[in-house]
Amino acid sequence: MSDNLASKITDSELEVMKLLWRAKDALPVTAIREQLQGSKGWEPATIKTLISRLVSKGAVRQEKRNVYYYSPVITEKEYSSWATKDLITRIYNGKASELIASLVNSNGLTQNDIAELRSMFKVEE
Amino acid sequence: MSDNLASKITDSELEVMKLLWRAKDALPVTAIREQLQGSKGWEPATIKTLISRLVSKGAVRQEKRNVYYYSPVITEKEYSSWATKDLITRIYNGKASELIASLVNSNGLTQNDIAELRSMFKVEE
DNA sequence: TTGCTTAAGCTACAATTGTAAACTGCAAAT
DNA sequence: ATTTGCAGTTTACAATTGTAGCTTAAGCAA
Repeated sequence: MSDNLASKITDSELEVMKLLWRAKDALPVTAIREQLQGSKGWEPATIKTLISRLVSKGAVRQEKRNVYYYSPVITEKEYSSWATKDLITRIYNGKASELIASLVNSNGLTQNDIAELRSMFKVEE
Repeated sequence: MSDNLASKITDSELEVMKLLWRAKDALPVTAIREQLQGSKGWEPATIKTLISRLVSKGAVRQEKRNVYYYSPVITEKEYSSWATKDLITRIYNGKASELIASLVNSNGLTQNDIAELRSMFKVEE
C-alpha cells in the first residue's frame, strides 16, 4: 500500500472504512449512514463528505447501480499492517522488537494477551 | 500521560521532541536550531514555532537562564507507549495480541524478533 | 404529472498543522 | 551611547480535517 493511500486515511474516515471492511458486499450510502448516524452521531452530510474523500483518495471504490455502492479498495489487513509499520518507523527506529519491548515494559499486555502470545510463539513451524 | 499531551504532538513537533529526548540536559534554541536546520531544512522561525507549540501543549518545559532552555516534560517511553496503545485502540480492537499477530502475518518481524519473542513468552512467571 | 424525498455534488467554515515572515526588545560589540 | 543581531512573540497563510449546509436532479408516491 503506497504512502499515498493509507497515510491519508484520517480518524473520521477510518470509521467509514471499518464499516465497509465489516460489510461483506458493497454498501449504498443509506446503509452506511444508518450505522454511523447512530454510533457516531454524524449528520448525513458529514458521512457523505467522508465517503467522497475516501473515494478521491482511492481508498474506496464506487460502482453505479440504481445508486452508488461503496466498497473498500484497500483491505483492513493492508491498512493495519501499514499503520503498524508506520508507527515502528516513526517512533521505534524501525525495529519491531522495540515496539514489543515497549508493550511488555509498559504493561500494555493483559494476562489474556500474554496467554495468546504464548501459544502463538510456542513451538510451531 | 493524558490524552491532552501526547495525542497532540504532531509529526513535525515530534522531531523536536526526539532531539530533546536525546539531549541529556535542557537546550537553548540555538542548539535545537543547529541540529534541525541541517537535518530538516527548517527555517529558524519554523523551529521556534514548533518549540512554542510544544511548550503551550505542556510537552516541553522552558527555564529562564540567560536565555530560555528547553527540556521535555513527557519522556520518550511515555510517549511511545502512549502512541502504541493509541494504535491498538484505534485499529486492533484494543487487543495488543492482534497487533502482534498482524506483525507476524505481514512479515513485519525479522527472524531475530521472532526468536526474542519466543524466549520472551516461553516459560516465565 | 407534479411535487416530495433524497442521492450526489458543491460550498462552507473553524481548528489544526506545516511552514515561515514581521516585529520587538535586550545584550553584546564597536 | 549606538548599532546590530538574535531570542522571544505575534501574525500569516495554505493545506488538511472535522463537521455540515445548500443545490440540483432524478426516482417514487399521490
